[in-house]
Amino acid sequence: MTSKLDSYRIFNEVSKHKSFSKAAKTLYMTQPAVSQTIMNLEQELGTRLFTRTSKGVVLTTDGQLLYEYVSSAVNLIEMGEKKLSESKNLMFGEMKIGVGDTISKYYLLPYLGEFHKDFPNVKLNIINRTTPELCRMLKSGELDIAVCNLPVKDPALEVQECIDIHDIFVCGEKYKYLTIEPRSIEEIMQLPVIFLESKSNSRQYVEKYLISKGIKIQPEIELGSHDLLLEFAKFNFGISCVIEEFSQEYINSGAVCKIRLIEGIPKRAIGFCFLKSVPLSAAARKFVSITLGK
Amino acid sequence: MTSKLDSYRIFNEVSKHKSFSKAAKTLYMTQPAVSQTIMNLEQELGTRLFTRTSKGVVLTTDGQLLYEYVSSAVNLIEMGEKKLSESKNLMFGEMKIGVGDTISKYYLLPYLGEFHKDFPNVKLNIINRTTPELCRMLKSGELDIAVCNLPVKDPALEVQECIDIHDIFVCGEKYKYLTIEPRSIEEIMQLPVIFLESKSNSRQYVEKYLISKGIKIQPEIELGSHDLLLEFAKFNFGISCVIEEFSQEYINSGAVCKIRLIEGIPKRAIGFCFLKSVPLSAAARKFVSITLGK
DNA sequence: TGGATGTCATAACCCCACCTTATATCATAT
DNA sequence: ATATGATATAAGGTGGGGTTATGACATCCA
Repeated sequence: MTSKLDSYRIFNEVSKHKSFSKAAKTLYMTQPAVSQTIMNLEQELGTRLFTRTSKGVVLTTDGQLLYEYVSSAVNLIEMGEKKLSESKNLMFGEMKIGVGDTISKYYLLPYLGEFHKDFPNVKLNIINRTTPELCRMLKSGELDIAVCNLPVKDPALEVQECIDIHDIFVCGEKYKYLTIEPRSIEEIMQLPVIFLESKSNSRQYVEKYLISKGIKIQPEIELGSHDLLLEFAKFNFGISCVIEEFSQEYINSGAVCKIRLIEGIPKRAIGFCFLKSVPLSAAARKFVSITLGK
Repeated sequence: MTSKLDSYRIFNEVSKHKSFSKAAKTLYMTQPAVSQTIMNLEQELGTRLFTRTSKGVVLTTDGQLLYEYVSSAVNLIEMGEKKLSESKNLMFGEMKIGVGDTISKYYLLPYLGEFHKDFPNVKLNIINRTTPELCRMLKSGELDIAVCNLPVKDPALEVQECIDIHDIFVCGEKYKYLTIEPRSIEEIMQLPVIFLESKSNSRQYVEKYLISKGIKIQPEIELGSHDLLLEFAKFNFGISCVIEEFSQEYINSGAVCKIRLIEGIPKRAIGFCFLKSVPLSAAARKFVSITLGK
């Protein structure tokens, strides 16, 4: 590319108006400036672009050739700027949101639904990864925002807690006797226990806590989703370690029962994470406000 | 359009290389300049376009949106410049050539053929108009070059004579006796004469000359093309006023005979005309040199 | 662990490209 | 003739966009 792109904007305007002075007006500059710019452009390209007449200018053959390309290019840029501003008004665009856990999806889903209802033209791109992976993706710009299991200690990331979650044990009818009075975790561990698969974040959190207490777990069963934990507990396969907040339906209906602990597993939280250095995109900002606003 | 187009060229390069410093190299500028330009652009557009990382930059969601448009636009401009330079090498392009007379076509045709053979990718656009109309079109930039009946006295136009032409009278077998010795025009005018239709340039030229000599013509027949003039003379419909240079075939084969005049009609010329102020396009220059070069 | 190397950001400065004003010139219309 | 409106030209000032120099980090590798 040989010339200043700016001169093409001027070239485009002159071509549209077939006049230096008219183009100058719409460009908020003076006619001599336009005149010079075009002369420079002609010199750089080594060809005459306009034929000057007493009532304006006319594109030469070369000028016409160039104009076909330039007008499209300028239109494209204008289109891009328009789309960008539309995206700022959430009339358009995309949001890449990372989600820490399959579990988080159960929590997030209604908010995502609401967001999508309000801004149907913003495409949602939901990516499921582990928390450290999400942090990496945030920092590398692959995500607009992430919903992670806290704590996240990365200094480059801003964290906005949005909900506390509690790891609890639940059981079905068969083990209901456990719920009469608080139990110790050691006691529970003697029984058949059901955990998420070991690579999951929640499993690791609980496991780490228990190890710090000197307790090693030997799950009877390992499952891949939070839903299954509840189902298996309900049908008395054992004691499931679940997140209280995501199990309300099962607990309220009596399908499973929460086992009170003498010393509960410390609560943790999930929250929004995003880069400190980058302002949130309009879409992400709106989504956060929708989620936290209720 | 809110921003300087130039910054989009830089934006494009940065996006391609995912790096300020690499883009700076290919743009032959320094990294801080790129850095500033992008920052200005981000500020003007009111959105972050890149996420900075320790090993370069990554487009944000907004940046990606914009890049789709900008990259196409920049490519279009580059394409346009390429086409333009190709057109300078006559590998591509278009030439709008005005031709003064249907007759001129017979003279020009072989040269046009040769030009087209040498530069098949240059589209030829041939426009037939009267000489004054061609001059107007030249001055208004609608033509690259014109082949006109001379003289053309317009001060804005450059004229390049290319061939003299002579208006002569020819006849067929029946009137062959006229060719034995030179005749006066008055004598010829007593016989049935055949001219081009009165709106044609050639007809007007001859008619004006004859009127200046006090001779008024009353054509027996008026025809629309030079070819027909020859055919009608050949079959003895009368004496045709034709251009000697375009009638060589008929004369050489004896199909028609030239009538020598005591005082011939002054020669006139045809020539290339083009705007003094505008350098000839590469194609037109080449075509002129092909035509005159032989 | 501690350079070495790479990234981008920041600050200060500087210069020329570009724009402005003023004027000329020409063509056309009134 | 005069007025109007087009582009061209000349001269001059200024600010934007570049430069250099430096800083702050991250990553890599020995």
